[in-house]
Amino acid sequence: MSSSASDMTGPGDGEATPARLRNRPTRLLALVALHSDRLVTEGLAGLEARRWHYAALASLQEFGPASQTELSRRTRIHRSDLVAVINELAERGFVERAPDPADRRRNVITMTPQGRGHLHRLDDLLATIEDDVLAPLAPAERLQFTELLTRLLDHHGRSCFRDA
Amino acid sequence: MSSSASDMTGPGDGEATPARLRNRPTRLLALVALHSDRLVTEGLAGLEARRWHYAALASLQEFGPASQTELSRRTRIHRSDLVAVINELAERGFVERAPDPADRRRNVITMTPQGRGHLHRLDDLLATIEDDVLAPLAPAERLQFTELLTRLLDHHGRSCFRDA
DNA sequence: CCGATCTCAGATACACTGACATGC
DNA sequence: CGCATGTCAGTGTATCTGAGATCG
Repeated sequence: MSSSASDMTGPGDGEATPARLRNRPTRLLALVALHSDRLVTEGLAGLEARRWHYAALASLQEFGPASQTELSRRTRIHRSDLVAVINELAERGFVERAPDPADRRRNVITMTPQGRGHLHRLDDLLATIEDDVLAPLAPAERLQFTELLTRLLDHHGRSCFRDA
Repeated sequence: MSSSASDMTGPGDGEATPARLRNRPTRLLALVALHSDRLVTEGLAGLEARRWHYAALASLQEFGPASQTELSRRTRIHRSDLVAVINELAERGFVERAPDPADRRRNVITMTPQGRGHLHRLDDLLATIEDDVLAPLAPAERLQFTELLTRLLDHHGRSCFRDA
């Protein structure tokens, strides 16, 4: 890249000038995530869903019914925002919101069979999108990429919020 | 958690139920990037800067003066948003915005010496933050992580926008 | 008149904050 | 009373769209 470091009129400067924008991991991460998020958001929009819908439904299937606070903890969706998400999912019959008899402050959110069907469609769609996002990586590299991301998330996840 | 896979009332269901939320690369990517972005944004705020400020200044140093459209192309900052970024940087004397004599539709954005100083501070700060973000990874893993991200960005970058 | 450039206003999604009512 | 829960309203950020103005 850097041909002659003595060119003071051009882009170069006195010090070592690495290609910052292309090598900063935080920036690479932001750009790749942006692109990935865009594909996911667009794909989900085709099924009139959003990322939060998927997170809520997937969490319900994995860990079963939960109160909204519990769901919020599991999905990283803020309590406030979860309200609207549950509203939208309940309106379409994908989840049921019922008061908890044991603690009437709480609602118990339960996924319906229609919700399972919807989640299944979302899962298929996301698998396709994932395949597109990771297209340039070989299978072993995809695994390693995922593993590295998991390690990063685990490390930082424990410091700011609880496990997902 | 999942004790017996034959429990139909709990989280399990008929099909294979991998831990979707924890294994979807797109979600891992989004969460890790969210955390990274948060650290970067908070760090930069301490110097009254934003990520776009850094991107604009770094691009100016790497590739030299440019019109706003050209800068927009290089930094991925939308033309509309770049206006405010340049306003803020120019207000503090970090860049100069001058009409291009050759084409008076354009402005030529040039980094000032103060801009270089500011960029240098931002660079130091970002190096520290990067080190924090990648803390759980060994040096070789950091390189590989960056390399994988670069490959992903290159692959998708060519399809939607030009090289940075 | 068409097109590129810059600028501004608005829209959307995500994430967070604060306040409030209710029930434990 | 304090505390947890769900709800609502509002803030801020990042990104994109669309319209207008100017210049080539």
